[in-house]
Amino acid sequence: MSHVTTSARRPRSPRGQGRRLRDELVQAAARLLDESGDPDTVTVRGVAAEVGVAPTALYLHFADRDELMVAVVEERFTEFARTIDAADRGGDPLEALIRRGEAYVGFALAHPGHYRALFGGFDVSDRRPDLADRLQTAGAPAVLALVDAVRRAPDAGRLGGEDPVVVAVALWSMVHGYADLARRQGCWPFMEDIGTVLRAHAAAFQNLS
Amino acid sequence: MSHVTTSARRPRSPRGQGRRLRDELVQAAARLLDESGDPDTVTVRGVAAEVGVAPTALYLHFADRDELMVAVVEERFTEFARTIDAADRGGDPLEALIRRGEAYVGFALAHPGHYRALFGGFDVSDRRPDLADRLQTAGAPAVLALVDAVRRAPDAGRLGGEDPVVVAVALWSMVHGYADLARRQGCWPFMEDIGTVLRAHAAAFQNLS
DNA sequence: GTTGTACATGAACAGTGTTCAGGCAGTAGG
DNA sequence: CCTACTGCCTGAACACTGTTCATGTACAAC
Repeated sequence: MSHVTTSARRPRSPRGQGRRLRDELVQAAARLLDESGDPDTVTVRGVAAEVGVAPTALYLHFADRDELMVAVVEERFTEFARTIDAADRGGDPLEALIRRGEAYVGFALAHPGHYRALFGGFDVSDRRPDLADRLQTAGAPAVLALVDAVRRAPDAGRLGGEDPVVVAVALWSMVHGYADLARRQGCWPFMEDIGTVLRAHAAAFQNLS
Repeated sequence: MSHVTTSARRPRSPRGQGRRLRDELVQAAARLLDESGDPDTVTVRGVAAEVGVAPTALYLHFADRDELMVAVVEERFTEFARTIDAADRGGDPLEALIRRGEAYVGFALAHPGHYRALFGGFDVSDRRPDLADRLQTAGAPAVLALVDAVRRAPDAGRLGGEDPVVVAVALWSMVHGYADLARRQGCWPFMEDIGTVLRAHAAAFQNLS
């Protein structure tokens, strides 16, 4: 696949700089993930070849392929949260929520590989509670930021009973589900763009106040 | 693993009954998919062993592993649609929509393997437009039934602008996203149950009329 | 220098999807 | 009856995957 032109053999790192390889592996994995769009296609041998190192060198810094992927997720989650937050700078709180949703889906469609690694859940939960914990703590800030944005909306209380968490879960489910369904547009041709969908709901909400 | 106890070698089918093996393979694949909950773990060798046949015998009836999975999806989609429709027998249209959503998520959580095969989209779209077409035509009735249920709701027009398709996409995205996020509960502990989420939205909708 | 160890490699194992040549058995034509 | 055909199925093998183990290499300290 993609015939990764086994880049020139990387020069050996000096004594204390072993962690450099770790970073290069994470970056290479993230790059391949972004190119392919499918976490399953980013392979140990592919990542190693991209860095210019033997496949086994990966196991000096990661116990598993899973652990490498979790490292990638931890790194990409910060950029994901930054992208969402950048779309929500003040203004009408309800409109800000919509812009957050558009940015959310925009990220998911622009970087499907990264998004699927973040929220696609490559089933690491079984037998690896440590990795599941790392995934949760990595993603928590992004989720909490959404709950906060909901809480700032004046009509939040009326949008979904009393609990802003319920509203946040509803919106999160909607954008995540939309992003996941829209990924393969060929299958479901009648998907409107997410802005239309969100604005329709927002219109319903605004009629409430 | 599951150590599939290579069942006794299946007796050879008589002359014209070759299609029997095809059906047995689909059923075995569906069974393994339901047990594991992960489409990736249903393997050609595993399915063949479950039926009691050599792995290569599968290629007499399916060009790919993908084609086998599509056959499973086509079969399970009918039961999925039947489950959803069974939850929507008359009554208040809005409450019927909520019951459809609960049944949707119920199916997804009760049979995660089947659900993921149906809507998880095991990335068959590239290079195989024929399989993508079969997936779309298999799933279309279920989607159209949802659009119809939305259209029957008296306030549908006000729920999402004028287009019931927009409302359907919003609800579909929400239940699909919820089902996908709730699958790994360990990661996101604060997911309310889908009934609460849907009813919160329904309350907002009912306030409109 | 010698030695120790951090950094890295090559060969190999079990698993995956898939291909290909071959064989077995029952049925149709002579 | 008997030959030959063909539908049903198998075994060995290839390329790929994640992972382990024994090996090696080169730098840094003593």
